Amino acid sequence: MTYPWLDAPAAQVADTARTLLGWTVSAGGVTVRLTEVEAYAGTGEDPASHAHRGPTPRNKVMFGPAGHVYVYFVFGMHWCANIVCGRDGEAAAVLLRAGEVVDGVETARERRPRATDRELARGPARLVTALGLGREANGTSAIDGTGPLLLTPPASPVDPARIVAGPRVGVAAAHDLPWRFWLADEPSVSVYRRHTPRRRPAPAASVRNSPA
DNA sequence: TAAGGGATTGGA
DNA sequence: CCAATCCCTTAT
Repeated sequence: MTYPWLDAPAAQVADTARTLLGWTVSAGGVTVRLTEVEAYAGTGEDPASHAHRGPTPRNKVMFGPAGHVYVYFVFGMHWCANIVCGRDGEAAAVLLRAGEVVDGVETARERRPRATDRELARGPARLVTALGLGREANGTSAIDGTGPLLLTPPASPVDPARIVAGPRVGVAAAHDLPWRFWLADEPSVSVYRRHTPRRRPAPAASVRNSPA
């Protein structure tokens, strides 16, 4: 299976992200209908993108074929998943930010026991947890059935009038770029949070107390 | 080799 | 609001 719009030039990754709304992703016995996504461009085009400064061991999957899964690890504990977009060699990707669990709800509840149903996949790391994914999904295909994740077209197309755009969540750069897309009136869409700069650790006492 | 910081989340 | 927690990136 292949979807031409996934392979569209990286410059159109925002359109690709919008197209993904309403599609479902299935893994580990759970199916999620995507209600919120974010677009990230490739090298040199988007300071918030992991691929901004060129290929590295972490982001190399982004430079590979469209339709593959780019999984990354953040804050020492969370995994998040993207669908790679663009032509081969380009490095655009769409972050799967949130969705509604439409099948396998009981399995998702087991994976996130403390979550209410609307919060099972409300957030990129929550979504990955609900699907039972992790590092092993990195670099696998989401469109040919060979990997743990399978991307499937929506039963009924999304009404474009329901798509809302705004700034991406938690990014330190390119605040002004409205590359987060979500469906209006969906309870599974996550709450906007601005990037919070990390507090510096307190200076060592020996340094702080040394005479000036 | 060391240090800084992060496309987040859950709990005060 | 803040801590958790570790991997990757960048700079010595």
